[in-house]
Amino acid sequence: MGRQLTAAFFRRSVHQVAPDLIGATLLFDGVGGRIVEVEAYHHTDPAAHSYHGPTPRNAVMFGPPGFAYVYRSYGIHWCLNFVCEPEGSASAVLVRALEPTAGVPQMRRRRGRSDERLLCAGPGRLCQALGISGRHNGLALFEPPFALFARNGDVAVVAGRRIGITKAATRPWRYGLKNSPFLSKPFAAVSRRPKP
DNA sequence: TGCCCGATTAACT
DNA sequence: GTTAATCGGGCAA
Repeated sequence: MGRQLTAAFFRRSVHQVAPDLIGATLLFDGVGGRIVEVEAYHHTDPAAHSYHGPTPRNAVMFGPPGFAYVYRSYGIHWCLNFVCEPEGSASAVLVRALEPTAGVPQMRRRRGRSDERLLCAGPGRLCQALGISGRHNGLALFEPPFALFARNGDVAVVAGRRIGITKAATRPWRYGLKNSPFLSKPFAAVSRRPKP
């Protein structure tokens, strides 16, 4: 586990922050693991919540970088995002999957399921396992209960199209740790000769 | 105001 | 493969 990430890490474009998060460690109250999958949502992106302007729900996205934007998805699940630069632009990175490394028993308890591979494979499962909900919307990522640590050395990062959206779905702004068994879905194989 | 849809998941067939 | 659970935003009226 590398040095702890500060606010400066998030003062960059989502397109830089998102791939840099792969392999980093995310802990919430000491529970969490390695980030293996994220998606970038740029403010110019029709799929971004901020695209149509500020609302009470997405207000945090319009604030400073380095804070958590937590929202309810499909009326049921919670999803965790990291706000990035430039400040006020409302760009963020969605955290989609972790490889559990810390507090696994507690995560199992919260999830009510034992399959370690699925504990944090997907944005809703991840928040359930870490105990993150709307109460934590707007918290800083560089101080407790959050703690983020940079990865050590290089990792194999793959990119692909994002999941579960219909707008701008083909933009390859999903990033993952190559061949990780903890992804919410595998990345499509890179075809040297794509179909016409 | 009412209607539709979504950055999802799990339990079905 | 299909569907229910369930809430907030956007948009039309």
